[in-house]
Amino acid sequence: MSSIYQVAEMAGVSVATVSRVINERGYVSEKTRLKVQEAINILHYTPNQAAQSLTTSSTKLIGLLVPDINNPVFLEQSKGINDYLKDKGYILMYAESGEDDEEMSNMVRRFLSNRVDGMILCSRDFTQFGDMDAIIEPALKNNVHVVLNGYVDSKFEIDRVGFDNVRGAYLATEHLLKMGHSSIALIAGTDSTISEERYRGYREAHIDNHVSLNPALVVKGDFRQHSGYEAMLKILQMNPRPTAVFAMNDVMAIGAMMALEDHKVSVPDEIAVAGFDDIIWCSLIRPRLTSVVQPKYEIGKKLAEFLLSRMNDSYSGPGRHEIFGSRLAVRQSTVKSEQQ
Amino acid sequence: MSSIYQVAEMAGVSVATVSRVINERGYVSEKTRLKVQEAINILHYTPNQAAQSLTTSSTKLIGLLVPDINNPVFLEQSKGINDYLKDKGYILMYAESGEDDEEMSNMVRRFLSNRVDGMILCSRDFTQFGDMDAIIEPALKNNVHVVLNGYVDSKFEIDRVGFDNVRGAYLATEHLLKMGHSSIALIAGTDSTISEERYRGYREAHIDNHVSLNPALVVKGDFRQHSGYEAMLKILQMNPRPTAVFAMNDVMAIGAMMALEDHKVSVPDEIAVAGFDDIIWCSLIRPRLTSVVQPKYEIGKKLAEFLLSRMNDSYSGPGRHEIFGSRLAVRQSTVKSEQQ
DNA sequence: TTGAAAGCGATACCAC
DNA sequence: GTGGTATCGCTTTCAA
Repeated sequence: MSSIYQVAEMAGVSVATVSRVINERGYVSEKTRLKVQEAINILHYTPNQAAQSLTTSSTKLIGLLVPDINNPVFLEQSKGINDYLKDKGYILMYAESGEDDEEMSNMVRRFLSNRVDGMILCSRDFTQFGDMDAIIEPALKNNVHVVLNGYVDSKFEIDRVGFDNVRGAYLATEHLLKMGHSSIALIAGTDSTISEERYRGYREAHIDNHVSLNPALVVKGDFRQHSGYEAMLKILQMNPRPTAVFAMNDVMAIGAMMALEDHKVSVPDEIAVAGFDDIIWCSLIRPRLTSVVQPKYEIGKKLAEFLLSRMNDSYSGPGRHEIFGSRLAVRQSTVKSEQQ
Repeated sequence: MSSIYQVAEMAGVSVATVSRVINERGYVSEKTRLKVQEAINILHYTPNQAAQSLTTSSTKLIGLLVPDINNPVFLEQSKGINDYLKDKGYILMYAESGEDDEEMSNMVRRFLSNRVDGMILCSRDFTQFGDMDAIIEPALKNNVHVVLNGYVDSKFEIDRVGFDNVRGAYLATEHLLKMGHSSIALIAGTDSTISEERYRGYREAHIDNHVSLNPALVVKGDFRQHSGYEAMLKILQMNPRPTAVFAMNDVMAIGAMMALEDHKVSVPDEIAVAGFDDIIWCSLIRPRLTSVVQPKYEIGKKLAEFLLSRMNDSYSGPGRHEIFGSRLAVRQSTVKSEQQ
């Protein structure tokens, strides 16, 4: 593979000049520029990224850490990130934390060792990392910018983009209450900030609508499909049986619906189901799943935007914090046919 | 970020020695090894990939090109690839060709400019690239190994892993014929090798079962969901109306099922539907979709395995060609309740 | 068993 | 405008 030296030789100039035309920096006469350009074409020359990285200490790599690759939420979000970054020449390095705090630290270290230019960390709960700042600090110190999806206290000026989980859960719960349900089971996720927030919405909707809260209706899952299935099994045992279920995310809601199907319980007639995230599966499953719409793609884009603006120094002020709003997509899983 | 020099200095040895302990190559006394190791730990040192790449001319990057990121088939396949490669320190660079031949060439070039160590190219039809060898050659010449998912003639010794599309389509068609359908519409994909093969299976099943083939029953789609929807609309207009539909992939089959739902045509009672690929959506949708099972994850793994064995020279013989076999997953979309 | 030094391919400062 | 050259962080002979 040809190097800058061969281009220089062929064009009869120095490597410095070739470098200038490649990077469109500094003065180069039109005539030499053409000569160099031609040599580049003939040799099919493309700069060696590794060599460039070494001198510029920029790799054009972005680390992206997500909790669960199998959850379509993160896929969608990644698309937003990737679409924004790829034209700018950045490439993504994917990693999965599996919601495990040790794994998270490992991956961040690995990003650092790969000398990523920046990283985007997504977590359902940053507080679990005890001292998140300790993880972030080495990155920031080495001029590796970090943006977070989710919330965490930090002494650093760090950008975050989040989603109004409280409001989202509120909307879903309120909707169920308005549909006449007064006993709404909750399939919760793992202990985490996100679960707390979604629980708060569930709780506040009850309070505002003067419906008493029953702790016995809360069943814990782990945000994955199977746990939704299991949780629903427990809910079916309850006496009296709830007439509605709100799951803290869609994949659990779908697991729950499968359990209902297996037990021949009709949705929404016997039990109404609502989820959270509005993943593509909501429209695939029958009945279609009512869900809180999270603008995943836009969140991804915003994360990328924040990061890029930090990396190219077009912004260097205090930590920004963007919260995307919620909306509920009402579908068949919560609306009885006679109510439609 | 600390460099090898700082480690060397701290440990009181030369950089060469540090390099030896990092790479576990050459002789190092246990005593010095320990000293160096300690310095590494204290400094949280990790080798700079870019610098390593520059000397070793290996980037630990693998280029992966897929036709359509939105199709779960490729997601699943990528997982197989990634799982196999990540422990070995390789990272994937994803690119999407959108089934566009120009884009494909671009991406391959970009891989080259990023000096990937190897690349995995997936396409539904390599023949469209006119001279595929012209694309592969620069890669191979620069010691960048290439493996293909799919078939193409090549003068190079190149590894490929494929799937028995003819057999798969045969199984699905045969199943529909056996279920008593004699008029089976076909939703085809874009003109491509894969479409041809799947058509051949459809055709052969008809011949072997002495059912005449009707070209009017073939409607062309583009492998994407919407085209399946549109195709089904056309099929519904046919007179007489077919009693079964075989779509060349699942996302089109699902699009077709949505059209049927919108027009209140019951599946499988009025029209039976079968797809191809066995993506996760098949079990989500109701009725569950009968589909040809393609071992996507295993195919991905095999691709990675082939590539790795070439890269580390553990294999350098003639081009290998592995074809995975088919099996049909029969589900509700093709079996009437009274037949179950 | 260890160290000195050349070289990988680019960038950027300093002369001219 | 253009060229010479130190430098980035590492690997790898070659000597010692």
